[in-house]
Amino acid sequence: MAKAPRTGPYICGIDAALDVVSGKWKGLILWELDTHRVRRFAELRRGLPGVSEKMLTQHLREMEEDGLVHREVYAEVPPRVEYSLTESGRALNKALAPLGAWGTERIRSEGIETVPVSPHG
Amino acid sequence: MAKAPRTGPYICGIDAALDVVSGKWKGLILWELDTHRVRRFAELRRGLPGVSEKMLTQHLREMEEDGLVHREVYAEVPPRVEYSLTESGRALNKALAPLGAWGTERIRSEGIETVPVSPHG
DNA sequence: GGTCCCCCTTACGAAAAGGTAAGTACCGCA
DNA sequence: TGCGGTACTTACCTTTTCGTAAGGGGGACC
Repeated sequence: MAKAPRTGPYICGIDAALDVVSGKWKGLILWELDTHRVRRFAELRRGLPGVSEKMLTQHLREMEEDGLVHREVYAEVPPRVEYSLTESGRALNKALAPLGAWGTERIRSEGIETVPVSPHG
Repeated sequence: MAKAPRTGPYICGIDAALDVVSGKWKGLILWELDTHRVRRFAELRRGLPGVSEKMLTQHLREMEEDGLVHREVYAEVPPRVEYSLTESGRALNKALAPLGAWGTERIRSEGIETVPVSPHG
């Protein structure tokens, strides 16, 4: 339950960046938040097929501590919490784009199975 | 000991790419092989401070199965094994470059600890 | 003869990551 | 009264990952 904001020490930038995005759902969370700008907890949940509530909160908290995600709580009833990307999170997503393209090409050329759930497959 | 060449199913390209690079040393291995073109086992070992032989072979085998790394064995005594990147591995490394820049900037601005070991910090 | 180097492999165990299931507190709807 | 929806938290367990230690089958060096 990594609570310290990333300990390091790191050897190079890739090292540091991978540390921040590794986590079963973090790439997808970044993607969801980037395409939708703002998402509520249950929306993210529905957007990530198979994620448990525990993992989603856990990952969101870590990403908040890492300064990637902004969490806005509205004191309403029923509760409303909105998640969005910070400046740093958006920059990370831009940096992730070529990697995504590489992965897409790999999926295509290798004929790897995909899960056609979100519209941005 | 992931032996199947990546099961998937994946939701998007980032998902697939992160699956291939996640592993404690894979980012560094990619980096080492990219900067040096060709490296022997013991050279890689010395280049990755703290890696165990087991983890290094394990990661190299997985990356070989994933088509990122080429392994050339010379039937000599003492044995000589040379590792290099495949076309796909080089493409991955190119795709990783912006991520590395993001991480470097993050390290710089956050004042995160680093390990100054390799000359390409 | 002893020790080092090469490139691994295997067995064992700890630690981290992830999954399951239930509980919390409050509200709207029928 | 009971169910569903909101956004979690907690406890417990399994799976995966990582590390440690040892061995192995040859040379080469001293």
